[in-house]
Formats: sequence, C-alpha cells, structure tokens
Amino acid sequence: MSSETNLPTRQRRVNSNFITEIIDEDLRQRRYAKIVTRFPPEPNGYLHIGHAKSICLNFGLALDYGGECNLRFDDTNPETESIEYVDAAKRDVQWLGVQWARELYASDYFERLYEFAVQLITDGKAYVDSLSDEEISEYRGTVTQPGKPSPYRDRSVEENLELFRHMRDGGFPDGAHVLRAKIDLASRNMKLRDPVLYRIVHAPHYHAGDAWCIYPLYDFAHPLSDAIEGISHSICTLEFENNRAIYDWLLENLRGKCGLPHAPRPYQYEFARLNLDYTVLSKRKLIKLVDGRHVQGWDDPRLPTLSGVRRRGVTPEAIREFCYRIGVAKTNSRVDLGIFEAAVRDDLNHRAPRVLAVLRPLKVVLTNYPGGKVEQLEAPYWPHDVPKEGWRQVPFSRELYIERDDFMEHPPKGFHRLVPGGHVRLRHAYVIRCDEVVKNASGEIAELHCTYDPDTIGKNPAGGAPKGTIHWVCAPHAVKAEVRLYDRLFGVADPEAGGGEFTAYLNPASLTVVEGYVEPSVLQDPPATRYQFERLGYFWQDPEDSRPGDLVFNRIVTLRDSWTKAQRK
RNA sequence: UGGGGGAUCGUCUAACGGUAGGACGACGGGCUCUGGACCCGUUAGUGGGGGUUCGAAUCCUCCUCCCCCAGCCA
Repeated sequence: MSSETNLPTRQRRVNSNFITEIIDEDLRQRRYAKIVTRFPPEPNGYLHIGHAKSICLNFGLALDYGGECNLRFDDTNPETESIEYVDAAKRDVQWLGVQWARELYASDYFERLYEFAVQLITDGKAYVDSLSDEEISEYRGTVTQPGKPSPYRDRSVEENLELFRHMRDGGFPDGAHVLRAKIDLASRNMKLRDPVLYRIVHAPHYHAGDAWCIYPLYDFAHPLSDAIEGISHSICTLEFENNRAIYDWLLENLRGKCGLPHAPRPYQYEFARLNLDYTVLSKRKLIKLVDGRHVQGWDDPRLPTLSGVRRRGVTPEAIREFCYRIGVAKTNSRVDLGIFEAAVRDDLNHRAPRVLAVLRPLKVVLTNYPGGKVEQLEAPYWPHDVPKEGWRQVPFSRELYIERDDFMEHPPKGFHRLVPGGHVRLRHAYVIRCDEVVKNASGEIAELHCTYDPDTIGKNPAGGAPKGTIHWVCAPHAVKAEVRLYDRLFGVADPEAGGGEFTAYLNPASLTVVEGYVEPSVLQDPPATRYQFERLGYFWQDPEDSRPGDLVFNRIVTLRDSWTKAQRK
C-alpha cells in the first residue's frame, strides 16, 4: 500500500483513514502543490479532548504530508467571544506540541468578506432581506414543505447595494435587515433556503474592535476564509455535512473573483466528533459545569478540557497517542474510557519513577526493631522492566505506616497481604509478621504490632517467600500530603442520553480528598515530576495548589487493579 | 412522510472483488519484592433478506436501525 507520505505506517501521526485516502488521490492527481489544513476554533470556550482529536488530525496530516496547518480563530460572533479564550486555546494547542504555520483570525478578513458580499449582490446572488427573524423562519418552510420567497427577494442590485452599505454604516438597528444568499427556497436541503450571510450586531468585537456593526455568519465566513488562506482540505465534523452545499455554492460563485484564485479551491470533509464515556464534550455543557460551580473552573482536573487534563497530570504525548489509537471515521461513536486510560498509563509507565506513598495510613510498630534506629535503604526508582536506572534512599525505623486496605482481620480467600499471624514483604525492605491487632475503645483497629525478620533484605526468609508485597512509609520521616483522588465525572457512560438534566448524573465521588504520607525523597525532586505511587496509581503535584511545605498531589490515573476486579466476581 | 450521512468483535478502527487484521477490554497461563508492567494463548464481528460473481464487508436491490438539517450560533 504505497502512500504519498512516504512514511512507514508506524511513523505517521495519523492512522490511514478516509481522509488520507482522499489526500493521497488529490496528490496523485496533482490537484494541490501541497496540503494546507487549519484548526478553526471559535474563541467562546475552552478546548477539550474532542478538539484534540481535530488538532491531531489537522496538524498530523500537515506533518505527514509535508504541508502546513494554520491556527485560525473563527471569530464571527462578537457576543460570545473573548480574548481569554484565544489565549487559552493558543496555550492548549502549544501544550499539545503542534506548531501552527500561521496564527489567523477570520475577523481580520472582515473587509475582504464584505467585498465578497458586494460581489454576490452585484452578481444578483445575494439580497438584503427586511423580514424579522421570526418571519424568515416562517418563510423558510419545513423539511417537508418548501419555503416561500421573501417580498424583499427581488430588490434591485442598486437598492441592495445601498441597503447593505447602510447596514455597514450603522444606519439600522440590530435585526432590521440581513443579507441573504439567493439560492433556492424550495431546496430539499434546508441549509440552501437562502441562508443568512450577514446580520446587524451593534457590539464591539474583541479583535476587530468597534470597526463593524455587521458580522458575517459561519456559513459565509468559513469557506471564504479557507479560500483566502489557500486551504486544500477543510476538515470539520459531521454536523456540517449539510452546510457543505453552501460551502460549495459560495466557492463556485466567487472563485476567480475579488482576488480569489480560480483554482485550486478547498473542499470540505467531515469526520465523526469524539464522544467519550463518563464525560461530556460539548462547549455548552462544559460552560454549564463551570458556571454552575459543579467543578472548580475550566482547569478542574475532572474536566475533559485540555487545561483540565493538563492540570490532572496527563501528558500531551498521551493525548496524541490516544488520538492516534481511536482513529478517524464517519461513524458516530463513543469511545470507551479504558482506551483513554490505557494511553495515559502506557505513557506514564515509562516516564514515572516509582516511590512509596500511603493514602489511608495504618500505623505499624515493629516491636523487635530498636527504638532510636534509622536505616537508609536503597530503593530503585524503576522496576526491572523499565530500562532506566536510578536509586534513592528510603528511611526505615520502628514505626511505619501501611495502607489500611493492606491489612484484613478476616481476609477473603486469595488475599495476599497482611493478616493476623501472617507474613508480608514490605516493598524494598523486610518481611514482617503481624503479631497483634491493637484496637481503640470503639473497636476500630488503631495499630498493628509486628516483628520484622532482619535477614530478609534482598532475600527470602527461611519459611519461603511471602505471598504479597505491600507499600509503606517510615512514620517519623513521612511527608504529609493532601492527595486528590479523581474518578469519572459522571456516574453513567452517556450523561446526555436518558433525558433530563445531564448534571443529575454527576458522580458525587468524582473527587475524594485524603491526607496521606509520601516518602521524603520526593522533596528532592522537581515539582512537576510524575510518579507512580507503587500499587496505587500515577500522581503528580497539583501545579496550582501544591506548595513546598504543603504538598498537594493529584491522582492522574489508577493502576490496573486485577484484585478488586477479581473481588467483584 | 423531505433531504443529507452512517452501520465490521463488548468498544474504537482496518480491509478498496481474493485467508475479516490491529488496539482497548474480557478470559486462561507464564513471570514478578508493585495483585503494576511484560510475555504467551483464547474468546469475539461484517444489521437483515434477495441478487451479481469461481469468489462479496466490499458491487446491485429491498428492508431495518442510528445520527444531522427548519439560529440573524459555530
């Protein structure tokens, strides 16, 4: 299977899909000198991993085919857009590790777009309509009934030109007139029933300032922006399939005019947007979660926003790998969260040094260990299967903390951890035996009295290897830390299904905060270090809230856990 | 009831008239001072009916189901 990319499949940023096939054919036919794509966010919300799919696709194709990809802000609606979102989007795109050829704004084309509109009017292909928005809606008909022409549809070119100029000059209030394409009121495609091209909005624009009081709509601005930039392949999502007819109509009527080349021209292709289990990927719903204080901001680590997953600790490489794995197609689909988590774990497994931390401490006293003694044990950062080297010292003394879950007074079958009278290996340290369970007045387990076997560093005791190894932290040296345990944001796979308000399905346990202990070596590390807390998961310090004397860790993702899985059966 | 799209293992995705493959998962085994990782194996799919063909996921036909379209949002 030869390809125009000349790249072996494994080195491609984008798995072959229906779009790469189109590009291969276009290149074979020499329709374009090079491929040019664009990522066109509207700056009215934060980017999320659905956008990451589009970013990886558009920038990935540019890389694979030696073309280029622009970052273009599709900013034609002054009432919802702001510079905050532009800055956030740029930050997120850069963080993802892609590089745009040019940073562009549709609003920079407003003057050219105006000229295109005048050209359409001059050609008798657009007219100023003075119906109200309700009337326009009525006149448009329904999916089964054709629309009927507005009484203003046959205004003269001169009158249209005059009116349109006055629209621009500010002579009319909002909604008084619109500019419409003169296409076909009876079209089976509703989008073609004389779509509105311009509306009057007396509002300043965050980028264009107060230069305009008329603004183009997406259907007008987008294809022409593509054409201005020399885009070859304009990739968008499935819900724009019907809009493609307007896209083509505009470019066919304007190509070769107003400075646009006759050829080549861009073509639009649509792929299925990403849906991910247990979360929502729609700007409207994300805004609602943020504004409704269901989460603590756009960068809340539970959110699927790029700023959220970044703060959570997920790396851009993991996001890109995820996008590579899920592929691109036209089928509406919903991706299993497991695919995302697997990509995150695969990335972190080779990136994160292992350290010991205890989230729900249970004190262990080693009754046969000398009171004032402290040993420094050498512990490797990496397991045998990760080809990296490095060690740190971990202190060991008479009092330790272990995980409460790692001790059971009445264990079920198959429990390989500490039990009364049983042995267990302390990771990188000794084998201990539990001699006594000490309880408080209310009958809860307060601490464990154990004895250690001094001859078990690096070797097994005479009685044979214990069944389990558990993690621990030396009590007098333990570093206290707040640990934020994140779980899925919603309790159901598809919060948008089933009717009702989607916020009703929010998972009340999406955030659990515990006070735990981490081994003291982490104090020596750069704060952005990502760790595996052995047997618990991957963690890093929260970039916003963690302080040198007041550590806060986020759980990025858990480890696969075949024990609890087996327990459920 | 109109138009535009889409249907392949549980999930995502390949195949371009010639052995239905991969990833995630699940299941079983191995290894292991992490119940992690890794290794091996197994499971499991072409929505349905006709037709063309030596041969069909792929071409034709009928049907079913799903998504999108009646914003002066994108």
